[in-house]
Formats: sequence, C-alpha cells, structure tokens
Amino acid sequence: MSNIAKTYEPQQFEKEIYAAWERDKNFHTTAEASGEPYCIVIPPPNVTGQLNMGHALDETLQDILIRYHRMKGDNTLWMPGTDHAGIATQARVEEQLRGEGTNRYELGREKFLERVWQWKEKFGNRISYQLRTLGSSCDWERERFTMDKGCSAAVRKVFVQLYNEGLIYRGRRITNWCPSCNTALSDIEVEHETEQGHLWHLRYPFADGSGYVEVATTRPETMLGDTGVAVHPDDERYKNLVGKTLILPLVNREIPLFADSYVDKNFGTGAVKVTPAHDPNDFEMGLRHNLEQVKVINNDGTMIDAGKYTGLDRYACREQIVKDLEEGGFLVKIENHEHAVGHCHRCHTTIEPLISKQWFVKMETLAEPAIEAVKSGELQFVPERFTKTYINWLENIRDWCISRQLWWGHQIPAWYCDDCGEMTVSETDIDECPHCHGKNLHREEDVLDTWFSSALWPFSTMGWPNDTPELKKFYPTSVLVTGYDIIFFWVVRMVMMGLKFRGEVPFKYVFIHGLVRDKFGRKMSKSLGNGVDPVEIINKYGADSLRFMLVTGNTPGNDLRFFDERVESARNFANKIWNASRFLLMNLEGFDKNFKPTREDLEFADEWILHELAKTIDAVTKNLERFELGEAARLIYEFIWLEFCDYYIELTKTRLYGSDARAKSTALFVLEKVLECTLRLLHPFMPFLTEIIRQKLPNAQGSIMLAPYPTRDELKDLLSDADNIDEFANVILNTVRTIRNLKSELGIDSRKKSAVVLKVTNANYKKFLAENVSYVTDLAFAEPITFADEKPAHAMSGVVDGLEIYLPLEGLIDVEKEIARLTKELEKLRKGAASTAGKLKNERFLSKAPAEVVQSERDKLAAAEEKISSLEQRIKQLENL
RNA sequence: GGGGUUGUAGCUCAGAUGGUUAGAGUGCCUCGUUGACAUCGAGGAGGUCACAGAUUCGAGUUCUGUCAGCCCCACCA
Repeated sequence: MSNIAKTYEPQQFEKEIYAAWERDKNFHTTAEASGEPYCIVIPPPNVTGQLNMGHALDETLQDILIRYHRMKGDNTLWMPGTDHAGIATQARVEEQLRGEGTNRYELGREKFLERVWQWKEKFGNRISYQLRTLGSSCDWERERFTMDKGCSAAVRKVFVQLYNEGLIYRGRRITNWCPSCNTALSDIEVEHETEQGHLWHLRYPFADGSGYVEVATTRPETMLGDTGVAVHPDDERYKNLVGKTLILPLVNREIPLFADSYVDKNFGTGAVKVTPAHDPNDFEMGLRHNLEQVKVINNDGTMIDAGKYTGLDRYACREQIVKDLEEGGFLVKIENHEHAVGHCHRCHTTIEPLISKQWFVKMETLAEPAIEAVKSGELQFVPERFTKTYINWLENIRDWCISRQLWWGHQIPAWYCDDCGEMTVSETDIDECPHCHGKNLHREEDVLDTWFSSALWPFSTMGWPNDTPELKKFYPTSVLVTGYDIIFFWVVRMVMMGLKFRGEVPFKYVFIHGLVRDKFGRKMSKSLGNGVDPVEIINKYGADSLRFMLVTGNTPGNDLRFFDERVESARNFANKIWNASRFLLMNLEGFDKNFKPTREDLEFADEWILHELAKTIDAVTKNLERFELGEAARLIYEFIWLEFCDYYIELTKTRLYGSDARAKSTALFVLEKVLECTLRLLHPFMPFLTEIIRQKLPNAQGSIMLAPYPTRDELKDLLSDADNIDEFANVILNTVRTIRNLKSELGIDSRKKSAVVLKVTNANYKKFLAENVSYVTDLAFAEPITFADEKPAHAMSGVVDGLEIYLPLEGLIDVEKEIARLTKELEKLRKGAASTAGKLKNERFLSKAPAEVVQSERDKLAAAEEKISSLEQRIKQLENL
C-alpha cells in the first residue's frame, strides 16, 4: 500500500480512471432514477476544430456543478453534444478544398456535404476525446449533434409552425452581406469597429443649371447607385430647393432632391445622397419616397452595372471614382472622419448591405415572454447584472435573418413550384405541388442560421417533438453555464424558443463566466497565436491542476488570465495532497482498520481539526449553492494546506511515532476520517486525484463520484460541543508563531530545540496550556517549556493574548536590537489600541452600535492594554540592564 | 449617443448582508538536506484599497461625481 509514488504524476492514472468511470456507467442516468432532477445541457462546442481554453473553463464549471449534485444524491444528467456551426465549419472545409486546388462548386452540393460530414466525424470525435481528458462526466450514451436526426426533426417542426403562425416570413430586404463568406448575416453577426475614414464632400448640380447641392459621404463609390438626395424638411437652406432635379455626376442620371425627417440638419452639409440598394437607411427612405433601387455592388464586392467601373473591386472603384469626380470638378473637399464599420464576425471582411430575398423570424411577440420570464424571476442570471444586458437587448430587438446562402446546415423546408409559382413550406419532403399538383418543384437552397438549431437544444436533445420521459423529468433544466459573449446569440433565443414550444423557460439559472485571456489580458486567438491548448496543459500538469487553476482566482462573469505559473501552483497543491495521503498510507500499514475511538480518546488537536472540517464543509457547500465555485475551491485549499497539513499532521506525529497503540490508532482514525471527507469535498474540483487516493484508503468503497457529498451531520458523533475551540486553538497557534518568530530573529534554525518560558496571565488558559503544551513543543521545536510567574532576566520576549513568552538566552541577546524590536511591536499595538479606545469614547458609537459589537471592542481593548503594559515593562527591564 | 464593467501588495486576483491592526497565489529577501512533501518547511519586507465628496457611531464594502482602462449595444450620411 505504501508503494505509492513520491510525487504526484497525473499522467499515470487519469486516463485509466476515466475509462473505469465510463465503463461502470457512472455518468449515465435515466428519467426513472431516484432523486431530484438536476440537469445541464452542454453548450455544444463547434465541430470546427478543437477545444480551446474557453471550453475548458466552461466544461470545468459544469462538471463541478454536475459532480456536486450527483454526490448530493440528485438525479443528475449532463447532456453532451456538438454544434454543426454552419458558416464556420463550411469555411474550414472550403479552405481545405482550396488547398487541393478545387472548390465547393466544382464538387457540387452533395459531394461537398460528404466532405463536411467527414470533417464533422473527425473533429466531433476529437472534441469528445478532449472533453473526456478534462474529466467531464457527461452522459455519453446521450451524445447529440445539432444536425442529427432528432435535432433536425425538431428544427423542421419549429420552422413550419412558426411559418404557419406568420412568425417566419420571406422578404426582399436589405441585409448584411459578407462578400467573402458569400452569405447574408444576422445583425449580431456583424461586429462594428471604429475606423479612421474620410468624408468626401461632393457637388451635385441642378438639372436647370442653377447651381448645385453639396452632399457628404463616407462611401463615394455608392454614388453610382444614388437615386436621390435628401434634406430635412425644416432646413431653411434647402426649403425652396426641394422638388428640384439634380444631375448625378459621372452617371448623368436625373435624381430628385426631396425632404425626409430622417436627415440630420447638423451633420455635414445637411444634404444626404441616397443609395437605396446599398444602405439600410437609404433603403427605408427609398421605400418612403418611391425611389428606384439601383444595385451597383455585386455579392462578391465588385461593381456591377456600373459602366466603366463594372468589375472593379469596391475599394478600387472608390479610388477611381474620387479621381474622376475631382477631375470633373465635383469634389469639394475631403475631411478625416471616424466612423463605425461593420465586419463579418467570422472572417472580418467589411460587410456590404445588399438587397436580397431572405427569411426572417418576427421577434417581437417571441421576445415579450422572454423579458417577462426574467422580470418574474423564473429565469435568473448569475451574476445578476447580465439581466440588464439581456432585457435591454430584447426590448430593442429586430427581426432575425435566419437564411444563409450556405450548404452546410439545415436546408429550409420550402419548395417552389415552377408551374404555378406557389411556395410550400412542409415538415416532410414533398414532390408534388399542393396547389397545382405540378411535379416541377425545386427546393429552397438556403440553409438556416446555425443558431436556429442551437436555440432548440435544451429540448431537442431530450427527444422533442416526442413527449419523452426525459423531457418530463429534466425540462426545464437546472442551469445553463456559458460565457457572456453568447448571451444574444444563444441564451435569449433558447429562452424564446423554450417558452414558445414548451411553455417554460429552458433553464432556471444562467451561470455566466468570462473569457480566458492570455497572461497579458489579450483575447486568445488564432491570429495572435497566443492560444493555449488545454490538452497540452493536461499532458504536462494533469487535468485536475488545469481545472483547479481555471476555477480559482476568478469570480462569476469576470474574465481570467491564463498563466503557466498558476497551473503550476495548482499542481503543487495536488502534490501536497498526494504527499499528505502518502504519509497517512505509510503509517496506516499494519494497523487495525476497524478501530473506532471513543470521544474520550480524542485530544484537543483532533477536536480542533474536526471542528475546522465541519466549518469548511458548511462554507464550501454554501458557496457551491451560490455558484461561488472559486471561493469554495479556495476554502478547501486553505483547509487542506494550512490547517490539515501544516498543523494537524504535524500534531499527530508524536502519537504516530510513540508507543501508545491506542493513541496512535486514534490519530490514524482521525487522519483518515478527515482526509477521506476532504477528498469527497474536493472531488468535484479535482476528480481524478481524489478518486485514486480514496481508492487506496482502507474504509472507502466504490467510486468517489458516487459517494455522498460530505455534510456536517456525518461528523456529529465526533464533533465536540465546546464553544471555545477556536479560541484555544488560537492560543496554541499564536504562541507557536511567536516562538518561531523569536527564533528566526535570533537566526536560530527553526527546527532546533530551544528552551521556552511561559508566563500565563489568563486564568482560563492555564489548565489548557498545561495539558496541551506538547503541541507548542511539537510545532515550534520548543523544549523544555517551563511555566513561571517570573520573567527571566536575559530573554527574548513576545506577548500574545493571555500569556507572555520568553526565550531565555543568557548573554546571547543584543539588548539594543531587542529593545528596537519590541518598541516597533509596541507602536503597532498602541496604534490599534488607540483606534479602539477612540471608538469606545465615542458616545454615539456606544449608543448606536449593537451591544455585541461594543462588547467585542471592549474585549479587544482590554487584551491590547494587557499586552501593551507587559511590553512596556519588558522594555523598561531591558533598558535597566 | 446609451449601457455595463474594472481600478486593493511588483504581478494575477479574493474580499455576500458596512464592524479587529485589509488577505491569498506568485515574485522578492533571510534561514533550513536525515523520517509525507525542495512540486517543500520557517520567518520577513511590501498596500494612505484610483481620486473627491456624501450617508453612517463606523466605508475597501453603500450613494454621487471625477479620472483612467476594458467591453457591449446603437441606422447619423
């Protein structure tokens, strides 16, 4: 049993343990299993590539909650799966094809899709593998994919119903178009960035030769598509000119000068050139004033139907146009101008607003209940501040463009009849037009926005539209864990669809985390090359270390920085646990595993550590329930390292190495009890390490992940009901610390034994210290310790509440230095006492503060005064030497 | 133009419900090789909690404003 390696080597056991868990079906549950339902559906990673650090954080938080609830006895389900990520995945495969010197059009839709499915197999499997490496306890038997049969059926059902209810419509609209991805995008897929641009002032002459109007534009190339110039109706400068006709320079088209209140009188010249085909606002104005839509920019970003400019790229055209305008005398001036430009959030190409026929979801009626759900508290964000972001967005929502000119995705179930021209939307494939019974049908080529299927994820994964036991048991799910960056993309849409199709929110809590950044605080990205592969970190430090690092030192909703040093620190913690366990296992050898001590067998140190353990269990549980996972982890860390290892283990050594068998058995019993309990407490955070160690403990059976989460109650037979455990422990610990300090000041090796004299002033501590003085000896290497009422003449001294401590060092101390040291300490004490005394002199404090606060201030002052006077005496004594 | 968020030790961050002399990790300095652990142990230095007001007996914590950084939303050409 003691043939346990000297250092923690996670590579030796993590994979094996995970395989065993999976083999034993420890992750699996059914709707029929007992316990309160607790369910999380995974935010499905994209099959575009591999898991990144952001996923690692997301999965770790989920796994902690899942493992905690599973141990608590809940019927716990973690539903895994992946997302087809339409635009992103298609782009990756197209990139691959480009490398092979071909493209999707050459391949054709069917062959191309085969290629994407191959890609999906490869990367989907890699993601599952990576999730396993992390220790994620997903129910793999239920793994889903947004384009699998069930999810696709759900998509169809939802689409058709929304269409039939008039909530999905097809329309010719101006939409965001990415010339590189060659598809329409929704508004939130456009990222606006401030760019330094120019404002070109142009001169448009009147047809009658009576002068000109000056317009300002940031996009001169669009002037080729201008079909009007607008001014504000109240603008005095133009009042008499409205209705006149202008000649569009270079094109020589006649266009009207008209009035529209959209125009801002104070911007530029107060006159706007209007290009209905290439600007959303102009599009609206064009509709209001019946303007022609002249399309001059093509889907690929080149000019079309633009005379000599035809075929030029939009930016090359801009240059040429400006040159030509200048030559023609139409350019007035060029100003620098900062403005926001939209970019495709996938490929970062500048967006081109274009008119095309697209499919939209009407959002307003879907948004209302989603707002209500948050306001009523049915749905809660953690941290709460994201509620505001969510509501604000929903209240200003616009229709959602859901069609994409891609091949990879859910093809829209609409058919056009070439005979009668009617369109039919159908849940099942059709080969005959229901209107004219014609057979010449062709299906809508567009696919749906990826997020359309993701929006159904919480119920499509549970078998909807069938009425399954899973839906009954686990919907609504307990919590959604995700980053703040996809609240709009995903969270709101799930809520809307959940409410619409299930009549209930899809989850009760939305637990939001931040982004994982690099050590300089930059976003991890492919272009910066600063991404860190979680699997590499796991190979080096172990999954437990990575998990622990990710969950500590951050609070819900905030970003965190990734450092190797922080993983190292977590690994060191794992090593500490490893060695503490090794210590116990070595000592356990050959001992009676069934021994149970009586209450009388327990000594103070035992009572203290059990008391601390119970406090830690309470605090950890409370923080887990509040989603304060980092705080919970920190509490366990402190308990294990500072209390259990640094103090308690040291205090058991006398008994373990002594000859009293009963005392040794008692110490071993408590050591094992505390360690075993702590392992269970820690298991959600560090699943592998806790499993392997616990399996080596004699009294633990079965997998730790199925063992109960520790409670104070399970310790009740061992817990002391004394209420002064903390106080007495402090007496010991403060005394130890003071002695160590004194030794260090003197340059004495901390492990070298030194004589110590204690003058105990607090009567309550006298008996306690006399009985437990060996703790001071053991922890501070203080021996012999004698109790005295007199102070030794030559000695270093220290004062703690209730006693004075002396290191007698005949002739060894430097009196001057000692006086200086004590004086410094005295100053500190006086400062504290003065502020306390000040408070106690304040009438208003005495009358208004709660009694217990006042009392504690009094006690504090008394203790401080006692210390001060004894220090003062000590200093005086030294000065008289 | 709105909204959010951050500002605490050299660095990275904790500090529900206001109540000792503000903490951790890491880095730094001194010391330590025999029995769990150098992936360690002991000790130490280091902070007027961004700034200014307000509320309060009492503010890192609540409120207002200022400054600085980051982020999101938004149709001013």
